[in-house]
Amino acid sequence: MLDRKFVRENMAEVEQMLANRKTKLDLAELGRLDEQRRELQHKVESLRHEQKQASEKIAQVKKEGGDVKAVIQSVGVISERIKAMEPELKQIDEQYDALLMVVPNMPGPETPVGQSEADNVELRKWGEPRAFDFEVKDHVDVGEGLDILDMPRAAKLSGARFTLLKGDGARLSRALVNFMLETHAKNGYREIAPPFLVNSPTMTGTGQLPKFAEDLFKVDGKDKDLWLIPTAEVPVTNIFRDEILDEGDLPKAMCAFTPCFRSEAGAYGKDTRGMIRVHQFDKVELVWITKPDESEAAHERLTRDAEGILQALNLPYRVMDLCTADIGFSARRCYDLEVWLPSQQAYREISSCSNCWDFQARRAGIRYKSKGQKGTNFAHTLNGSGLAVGRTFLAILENYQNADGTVTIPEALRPYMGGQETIEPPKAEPTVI
RNA sequence: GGAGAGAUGGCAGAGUGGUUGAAUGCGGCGGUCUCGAAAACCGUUGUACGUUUAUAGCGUACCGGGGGUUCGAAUCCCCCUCUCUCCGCCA
Repeated sequence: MLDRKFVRENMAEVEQMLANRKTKLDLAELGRLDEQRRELQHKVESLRHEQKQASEKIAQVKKEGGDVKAVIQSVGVISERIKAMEPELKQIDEQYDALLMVVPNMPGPETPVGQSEADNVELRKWGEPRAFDFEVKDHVDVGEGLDILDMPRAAKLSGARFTLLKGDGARLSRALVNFMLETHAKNGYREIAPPFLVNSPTMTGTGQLPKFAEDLFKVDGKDKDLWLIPTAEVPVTNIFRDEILDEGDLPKAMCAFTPCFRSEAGAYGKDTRGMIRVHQFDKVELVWITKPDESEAAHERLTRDAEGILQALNLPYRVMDLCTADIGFSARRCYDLEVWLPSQQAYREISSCSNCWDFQARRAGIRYKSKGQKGTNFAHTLNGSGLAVGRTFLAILENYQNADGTVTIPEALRPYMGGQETIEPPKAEPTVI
């Protein structure tokens, strides 16, 4: 959420931002409502002031044993007027808030202005894509060949866009999670195990609601409605919702492993094969809460920490600086990490590292207080995948596949796989007796 | 699921419907004292919105959340949420 005052005083800038983001919105209406709201609020408040003073007088006169009938009657008129105005004020207030809540964040001056994802800027590239001397298979063929990935049965269980990992596949996925969490812990991140179902205020705090409800899965309970998290960013960032932190408590660096649930509405026909785009995937997320003057450094740090995982796994990738047309709703600046996929001969997103500035903090009421300073400040929030486990898994199957159909396990993961070095087709099932 | 208790400022804890943004204690901050510290003593101590050049003043709101009664609600009524205790169920 943008600051009301900022919007009021910088309409042209906000207008330009919306154009850069290719977002259409009725800003004039927002301005009108804001003006109406202030005008009406002023009227109501001065009436309340009158009423308050008269009420105090009643108390005083009554105490002295005087007759208060006439005064009460005259105050009653004021009260009636206030009551008549209140619903309108409330309505305007709600309308204004509803509009402000769907205004995206202002990209920073460093964020490239662009027309589409084609205008994203490559910042750096790491690793050399491997030269294969055989025909590469995609992760589905590799995984199903080893019987560690079973898309048809996933579809039987749940439908399209679900995965079923088996044997060493499930194990490799678990090893990835452990490897990532252990690495981040070493780098100073505090591990969080949050709820996977959250309420609406939580979804609103990070910006998923109200605008992107159709991207989410909702759980209709008997007496409570909850949403499945699309990323751990949601519960972890909201840990400090409506709290005033001490300056000394910042920055906070947290990591969390969770499954993520996304409806992928509007992605029909996109990445339909395999586990690239699915309704449920695992992810290890990095979240920072910082003071304003720390967030840019934290953004670089967070991105490097995510890159560290790819480097440790020796997966080639590049870092993209997302342009205004491609950057997320809550982000001021965003770096995407894209991993090399041999089957597609392309780099594909595996992490998205965003500096949300004070945008989420304002929505969620995440503030901090400095010593000797009056008032509070909004913190800055950042998040990034470190990494998407499903996509890391498939990147390993593709980049580490061998001509005989087996997959070499990256060295960094071997300690988490009992020293195992390759994934081979399963041996015979154990006998019962 | 059944029965009961509760939710007040950073914490603890008062609060007969009328100068209550809210006693008191602790904590925090500033000061006196001290070579320094502790103790003691004195002072101070929330958030948001509006107005304003102003983190000054002034105004309004906020005692879990939302409605209602009233000239006036932390205090009375209704609904919701959460916490705690006991019973039942359960990984």
